[in-house]
Order: sequence, then C-alpha cells, then structure tokens
Amino acid sequence: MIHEGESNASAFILAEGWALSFKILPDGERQIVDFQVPGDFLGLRSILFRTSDHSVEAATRIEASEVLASDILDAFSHAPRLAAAVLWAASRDEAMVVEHLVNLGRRSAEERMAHFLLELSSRLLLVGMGDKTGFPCPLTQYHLADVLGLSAVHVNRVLRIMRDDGLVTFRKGHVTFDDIDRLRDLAGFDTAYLDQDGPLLR
Amino acid sequence: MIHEGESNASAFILAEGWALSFKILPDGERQIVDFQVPGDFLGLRSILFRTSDHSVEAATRIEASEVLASDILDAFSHAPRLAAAVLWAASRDEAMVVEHLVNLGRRSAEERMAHFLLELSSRLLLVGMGDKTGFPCPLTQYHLADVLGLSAVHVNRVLRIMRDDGLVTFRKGHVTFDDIDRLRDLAGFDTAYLDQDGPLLR
DNA sequence: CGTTCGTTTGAGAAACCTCAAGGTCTGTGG
DNA sequence: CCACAGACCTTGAGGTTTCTCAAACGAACG
Repeated sequence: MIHEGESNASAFILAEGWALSFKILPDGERQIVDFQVPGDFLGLRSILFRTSDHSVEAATRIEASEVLASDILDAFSHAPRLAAAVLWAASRDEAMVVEHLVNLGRRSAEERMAHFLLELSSRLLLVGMGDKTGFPCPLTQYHLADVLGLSAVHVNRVLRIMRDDGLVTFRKGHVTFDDIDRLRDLAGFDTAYLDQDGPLLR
Repeated sequence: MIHEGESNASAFILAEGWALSFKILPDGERQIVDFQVPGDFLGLRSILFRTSDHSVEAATRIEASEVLASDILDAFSHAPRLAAAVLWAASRDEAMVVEHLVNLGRRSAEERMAHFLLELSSRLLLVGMGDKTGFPCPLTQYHLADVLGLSAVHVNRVLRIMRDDGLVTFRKGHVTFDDIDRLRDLAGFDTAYLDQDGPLLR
C-alpha cells in the first residue's frame, strides 16, 4: 500500500482488519515497526514527512478510509481541535515506537512477548475488541518474530514456555491471558505511555 | 531536566552541548532512545503529548533556549510555516527512532555501532560539527551500550575489533572514520530517513 | 595520594540463532 | 471424496553471539 521511498499524498484510517508497518534491510530481513488495528492511522507520517520511511501492508483483508493530506494540513489552520487529535495520534504512535525500542534493547524474549501482547490487548480494548481474558489475533509467529526482533523458531519456544507456565496462550487466531497479573509483572507493563484517555479530555 | 511522568509546559532548543533522552526499566536498566546535539529540540513530544514518556538529561554542560508550549501551539493556527517546521522536527525524530528500532531488532552489534556512528556524523555535519573524517564525541562506552542495547563490556570489544579492522576509531572524545566506505557498507547506511534537506525546501 | 570514572581483558555461562526435519491444518484441483 | 500443495507450527541438535562476573589499569580530581 505505502512503499518506502514513495511520496504519498494521503493517509488512511483503518476501519476493519489488521495492517503492519515495517522496514526491509538490504539482506532481506524484515523489522516490523508496529501493527495497526481498527481505528489507527495508516501512513500518517508520510503526510507530515516528505517521504514515507517505511512500508505498510495488510495482514488480513482490510477496509480503510482515505484521508487527504491537504485536508489534514488545512486542519492545522482551520480546525485546531481536529489538528490536536491528529497530533495526539502521531505522538501516541511515536510513544509506542519508543516503547518497542526499549523492548528490543533491554528486555528478554519472554518479557518482550509479554509486553507486546499486553500492549495489543490495551489498544484493542479501546476499540471494543477482546476483553481482559484475551483477544482475537490474526498474526502468525513469523509476525511476532519480526516485531520482537527474534527468530520464528525462538518465538515458538517462548510461546510454549509461557503456555506451559500458565501465563498466556497464543493459538488459532486467539490470545488468551491465563494469568494476566503475572504477565504484567513479567513485562513491567504500565499503560501510561499509551495515554489512553486521548486528546479530547484535555 | 524532563522526568518521565511529569507534565511539562515547555520544550527547549539545544544551543550547546549534548543531551540524551532515555527510559529506565523497573530493574534499573537504562535504554537511551536518542541523543540530542546542538540544534535539536528537547522535550518536543512532551508539549504535543500530555505526559512526557521519557526522561532527558545532559551528557555535557549544555546551553538551551526555552520554547513555551503555548507559543508552539499558537503557531499551528497563526504561523503555518513555523508549524510545519516543528512538525518536520518531530517527524524526523520519529524517523530516527524507527531506524534505531530496526538497528536493535535486526542488526548485529558491529552493524549497530557502525550505523549509529554514521547517523551521528550526518546529524553533526548538518550543524557544522565534524567532517567526513570524523567528529568530536563526548559519549562514554556506557552511553554507547545503553543506546545500542548492548553491555558496556561488549561495546568495548566491538570497538576494539572495528579499530583493529581499520574501520573506525573511538577514543578520547573523538570518532575517526578510518574507512568510511566500508563502514557504510557494513551498516547498510542510507541517509534518506534523515530527510536532511529539511522542511523549508518543500 | 587516595577516589572515582572510564576503559580494557579474560573466562565461563546464558540466550538466542541456524539448520534440519516432521507435523498439522486448510484450501484446491482431480 | 481424495490427494496434494502451501502455509504455519513444532521440536531437536549444535553453533554463535552476547552477557555476567571479576579483576586490573589509566587518567582526572580533590
């Protein structure tokens, strides 16, 4: 949909399905930067920034509404509240990327997995998908490997260990939290960075 | 200066010296998100976002000019060109964070080091510090470890290997590129994500 | 002249990877 | 209905990278 290096004139708001933004290295390895779930912007940065610096593709069948770049830029002069909402979305995106950075830099494979699944759960709850016992998740273990900076084989082992440990079960398109308190503890997860209350309550 | 969790009403533009933004994990480990060099914003996100989600501290003695949050937010309605410049800065920050993410997720210790030093060099060149043969660098090996997601011991070994290999020398506050072409090759470094030309030429 | 901070090196351990092989599930064409 | 292909998951064995612990050294500083 959005390819690295292209100049794009618009972004999208994801209405249905999951997408992923990623970069491909010269040697063909992929690092997924983040997933987008319903309600998220796709390619917001490619509007504010001259060139999109990563690619986006669909993980499932998706539905999205196009948002013209010009409309967003106009909002900055004519609709300050709307502009603030867009900025909030962009800032939240960056906060998540920063958290992923910490994840990759300083957490073990198990901790990363726990943190990632808890973040997804929080984000999905906000749009009414899943509940505190788990959530539907169309990702493959290859997706998990590429977002967590691990090999797919190691992802599989980590998932088995966590399942055997009674922490969380990732299977057949669904994530089930078997002991969410211990999972939170393991991940050191704190939702503050997600700023869940949003820009409208400021 | 800026502490995680506090609500801040202003940001700064760094005039002199180096700073770092980082997060501390519950177990005391530190992940440096990025360094700021002269010309960079400090705490820009804490204006756009309700809570600053990371801390900032000085790496050297620094001089910075305060920028009031209200002035920046006003700019969005009254000075679109200025607002665009601020957005450009914020987007460039995020592009760098994304690149660091890829660094941590999918590159080896040597590749990370090469990439990081080349990025710093590019950014410093833009503000007239250093040249293509190297640049002054007040960072310690502990700083490198915490930004690259490595242990300080391993950073030391990697630096020695790269020095023995005739790639780059990191010593006594100065980085010297001994073979910048091979270094670029090793890192797969491409400046595109830095969008060096800036927002004014759009 | 002792202390602190940063660097350097060694040895052994842990985490994670690669390669390889097999298993399961699902959709598809015969 | 069956056979097959492709995508995904699972497990084992062995190797590499990186970590931790420990110790020593040099330079800067009071």
